[in-house]
Amino acid sequence: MVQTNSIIFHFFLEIGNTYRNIAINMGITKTDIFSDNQNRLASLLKALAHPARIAILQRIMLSNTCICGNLVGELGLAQATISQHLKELRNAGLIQGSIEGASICYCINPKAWKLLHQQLNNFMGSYQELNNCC
Amino acid sequence: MVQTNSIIFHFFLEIGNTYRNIAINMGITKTDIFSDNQNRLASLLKALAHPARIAILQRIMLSNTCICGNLVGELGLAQATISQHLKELRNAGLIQGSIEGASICYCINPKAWKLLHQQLNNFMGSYQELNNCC
DNA sequence: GAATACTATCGTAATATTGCAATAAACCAA
DNA sequence: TTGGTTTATTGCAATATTACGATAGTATTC
Repeated sequence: MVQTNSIIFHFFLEIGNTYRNIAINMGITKTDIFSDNQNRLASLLKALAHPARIAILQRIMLSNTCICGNLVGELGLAQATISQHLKELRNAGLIQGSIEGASICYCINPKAWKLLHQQLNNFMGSYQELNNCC
Repeated sequence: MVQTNSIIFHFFLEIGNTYRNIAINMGITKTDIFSDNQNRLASLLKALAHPARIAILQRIMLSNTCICGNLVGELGLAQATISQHLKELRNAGLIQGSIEGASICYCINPKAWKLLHQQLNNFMGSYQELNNCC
């Protein structure tokens, strides 16, 4: 068993008649041990990694303009849920919204989209098949 | 407020002196309202969407051969955690392992990788910038 | 056989995500 | 100003994910 050199804080808790090992940061992703690029790419992919958000993005791209609100009628999700997914895409920087009267229009953020496309091509393309392998 | 046409099962629970609305499928992704392609792509992206798994894949691609076990020493994660991440990549079909003596060697699954690369290019590339938009 | 190395699995703790109703906020129209 | 439309936020319930220690299983080596 190789020992890792990460620093984790633990404490011990007596429950009944046994001690239980408790790590402070359990359940939270350890971003500090990865590079900024790895964390950023993972974060953007996480924003994409939901069928509703993929459907939303496809819908925006297909219509080729801003989308104002029609989303709620088309997907089978509650308005609150769609608003939440839009918020995640907005926070990731993948879409941007502009106020249009009573409604808000969303469209792709061109810069972020191109950058992600490049990064993905770079990542996926860094594999070249060889046959000296399993 | 537009009414969605999805079917959700609810029941009401009396707690204290108030009723609380309980949805049966709370917390679970509604895959049934999306296409297979959308669900599959989301699922694959989910497998990629963690810095540790990106790091693992980069490590495999960089070395250009199978990777047997050295991963545990290099990333700052416990062995059990890395094994869990490898399992997710395996379940997604992105990597494949072969037994090599006492250790197991992992490498990219060429077919799955190429297909995902294509699908991603297709998805990301379906956006073309226009200026009649926000 | 005993000790060592490598991996997977189980159990557990904690956080994150998903989804919805209810409500609030902001705008438009009559 | 009142009512209707659209979006965001809050609060909550339930599931999913992340991480680790402990343990078990398998192969190698002595």
